[in-house]
Amino acid sequence: MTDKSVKTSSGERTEAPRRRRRKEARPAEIIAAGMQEFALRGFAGTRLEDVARRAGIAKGTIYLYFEDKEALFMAAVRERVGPAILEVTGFVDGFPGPTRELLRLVIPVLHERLVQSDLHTILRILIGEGSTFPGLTALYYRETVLRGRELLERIVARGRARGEIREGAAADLPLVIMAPAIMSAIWQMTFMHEAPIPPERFLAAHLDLITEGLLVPEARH
Amino acid sequence: MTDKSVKTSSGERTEAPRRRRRKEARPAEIIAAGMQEFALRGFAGTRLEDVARRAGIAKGTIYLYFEDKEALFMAAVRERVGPAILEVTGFVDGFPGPTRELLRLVIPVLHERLVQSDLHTILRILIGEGSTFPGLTALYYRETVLRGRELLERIVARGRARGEIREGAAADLPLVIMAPAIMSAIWQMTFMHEAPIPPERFLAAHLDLITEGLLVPEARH
DNA sequence: AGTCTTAATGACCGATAAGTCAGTTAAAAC
DNA sequence: GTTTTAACTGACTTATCGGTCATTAAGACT
Repeated sequence: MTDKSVKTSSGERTEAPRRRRRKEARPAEIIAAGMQEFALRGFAGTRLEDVARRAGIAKGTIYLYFEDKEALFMAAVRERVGPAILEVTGFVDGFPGPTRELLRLVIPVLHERLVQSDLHTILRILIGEGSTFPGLTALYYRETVLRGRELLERIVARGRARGEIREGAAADLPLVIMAPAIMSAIWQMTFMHEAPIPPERFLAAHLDLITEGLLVPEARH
Repeated sequence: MTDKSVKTSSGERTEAPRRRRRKEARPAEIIAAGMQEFALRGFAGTRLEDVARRAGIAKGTIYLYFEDKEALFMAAVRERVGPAILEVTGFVDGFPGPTRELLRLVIPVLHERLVQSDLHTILRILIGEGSTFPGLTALYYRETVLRGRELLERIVARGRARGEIREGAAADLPLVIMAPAIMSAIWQMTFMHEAPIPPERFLAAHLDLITEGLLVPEARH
């Protein structure tokens, strides 16, 4: 209606149409817009009206590509989990040096992956709203947490074989190596306004604690 | 209506009334019921209908005691934060022995406080839905996190004065001592169905890592 | 027993947001 | 150029749930 009246009144033929068909690009755009809203408001708090506006489309368009709100969220999750850890695994397998250096290289990457990617948004929604999505926790665990776990176990096994890892309850649960990074992520997400602590401080403390706490004395410096 | 008809038709006088006035006990009962629902479903996912049913009252009764849903939640939070850490602080101030022993006594308590009390429910909601409650993050930080922080700083300062704490980035951020406990709490809340890891394993790894990683060598055994 | 106060009830209201779908129109097909 | 297809739109429908309030009735008092 408005488009027609503009055409008939001004006679311009070069005006861009009010809508464009961009079927191939749409899903990714919607997912990206959705991810931003989910990051701000969590799953339940996100309105599809806002996702649509952010993506520059009408709300009904979302349903051309995703069955419902949850399907959009799951699609966004599937797109983002997975690759984050795999690259690091390859690096670890090819690393020739001492465990201490390996940890000092890997831990910063894990921090970055957790704090700066969408992974922390997903983790946040998982923690807060995971019971709403029966399959999501399993997916996230399988694609992200388990891989991280296996990576850490690989590092510890390697270090044990080289005589660089101290035996003890910490080496028996390599997962705990990640604890300061998890804490950092949660701190940034939740408490940084109350008490800003830069991620770099967490990282420095993390490296210090793990290299001192996990390695045999001869392998610490 | 039904109550009346029962009375007039059967003539029984011993039947319990359909409702009881219990004004003094109600707020606590409603809070307890609310806390259970919040634990299961988070804030947004909790329906006051379910809280009321759990408390054995009508939904409208909740509004006799709490202005709205958020007021109920905040009341529940206020009741539960605060005391959790104070007792531990007193214990630390009076402890005469080495820092290693002190850590081995305090850390298990902090785990328990976090994992088994309602604190982890509140933390969970904070992480997932904290932006819904402008004042809640501040309250939780002030009443719980900050106290825990100060406690850890006190332990580290004490240990430094006794020459038992190793200098380094970890000692400069005592907060990070808590990281494995936070991780344990999140694991129990979020991933225990995918991969059960008992809290005791986290605790053992925690103790091992911190005593090895934070203390000077002479103070480790 | 009757009266009064007020705790408690549950049917109802209205705001909200997910989902629907008839209508519009861009772009492909002919 | 015309016709057909389907991407897109946005007003509308519907279900949900927080909050409301007229009514009921418990319990204290006389």
